[in-house]
Amino acid sequence: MHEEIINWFASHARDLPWRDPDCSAWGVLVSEVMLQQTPVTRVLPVWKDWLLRWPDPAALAQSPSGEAVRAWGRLGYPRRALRLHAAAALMALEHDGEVPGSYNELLSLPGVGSYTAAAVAAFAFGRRETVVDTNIRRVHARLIAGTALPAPALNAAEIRLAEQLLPAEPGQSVRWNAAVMELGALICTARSPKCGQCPVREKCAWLAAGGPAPTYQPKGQAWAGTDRQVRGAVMAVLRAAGPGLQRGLLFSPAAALSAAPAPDPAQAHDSGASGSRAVEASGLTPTEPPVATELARLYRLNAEESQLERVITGLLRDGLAQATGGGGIALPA
DNA sequence: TAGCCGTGGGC
DNA sequence: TGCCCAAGGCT
Repeated sequence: MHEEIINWFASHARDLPWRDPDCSAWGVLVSEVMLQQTPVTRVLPVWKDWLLRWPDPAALAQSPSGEAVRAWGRLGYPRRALRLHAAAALMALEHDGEVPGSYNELLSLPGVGSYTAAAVAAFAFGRRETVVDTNIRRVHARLIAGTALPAPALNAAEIRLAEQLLPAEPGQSVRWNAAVMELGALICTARSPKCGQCPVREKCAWLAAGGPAPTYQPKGQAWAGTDRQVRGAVMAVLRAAGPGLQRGLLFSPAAALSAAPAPDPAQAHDSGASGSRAVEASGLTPTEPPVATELARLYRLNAEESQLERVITGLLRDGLAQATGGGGIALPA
C-alpha cells in the first residue's frame, strides 16, 4: 500500500512551487497558512507575490500588519494574515529571523496549529511527523476504516492510525505524508472520488464494502444574511480604504444607494468611478473608486445597524480594523 | 467541544 | 440555482 501510493505520487504529483527543493522554509510556512481552508488555485498567485515582496520573516515583520492584510487579498479568513505577520515578528525576535524546525517551536507560533506545525516540520525540514489533514483523514477513513467520510471531528483514534501508518524512515515518511494528502486532493475527493484512477482501489475497504453512504449529514454553514457575510463585506471596504475611513460611510443608506454600481453588466466597468463620484456628492467623505465599489457591495446586503455594530466590534476585537487603518470606525458618528 | 471565522469555483 | 467544500486554528 505504501509503495503503491508513493509511486503514484512520484508520477502524478502537481508541480507546486512550495514543493520545489529550493523553496525556503518560510515559503513552505506561508503556503501552509494560505492553504488552510483555501484551494490551491486561489493561493498560487498570492503566494508568489507574497514571497517576492517578503522573502523572509524579517522582511514581513518590518512591514505594517495592514500591508499583510491587504496583500492577503480575497483569500478569506483575513485573521490568518494578521497571525502570519505576528508569527514573522516573533521569528524575527526570538528565532534569529528563521523559521524554527521543530514541531513544538512551530506550534508556538500564532496561526500555527497541530496540522501546520507537523506539515512544516515534515515538508520544510524533512522530519518524521504525523501529518493529519482533511485529505489524509478522508483517505484513511475509506482505505482503512471503510467509511465514506472521517468522523465529524478529529479524534485520538485517527491520530493513532496515522502514527501506525507512518513509515519509520524519515525521508519515506515525508513522501508518505505528501502522497496521501495528494491522493485525497486529486483522486479520493470528498464529492465524487475517481476510484477508477486510484492506485490502491484493490485494497480499499470502502470500495470492498460497496461504497456505503456517509452515516451522518455534514452540516453546512449558513451564509446569506449572516455576520460572516457582512464581516467579509466590511473587510473588503477596510482593505480598499486607506487610514481614516469614516464610520458614517459604513452606516449611511444615502451613500449606499448613490454608490451602487449600475445593475447593467455592460456598464459595470464604470461602476467604481461613478460610485466614487456619488459618494463624494453625498458629502460624507472623499473616497477612492475601489472603496465605493466595496461600499456598494456592503450596502446591497441590507444589514441592520445592530448587525453592523456587532461586526465592527468583532473586527476591532480581532485587530483587523486597526491593522487596516480603520480603527476610527469605533468612534461615534 | 462546538461554533465561529471568508471566499469563490465546481457540481 | 443553490449547495458543498477547500493543506485549520482558536476559544
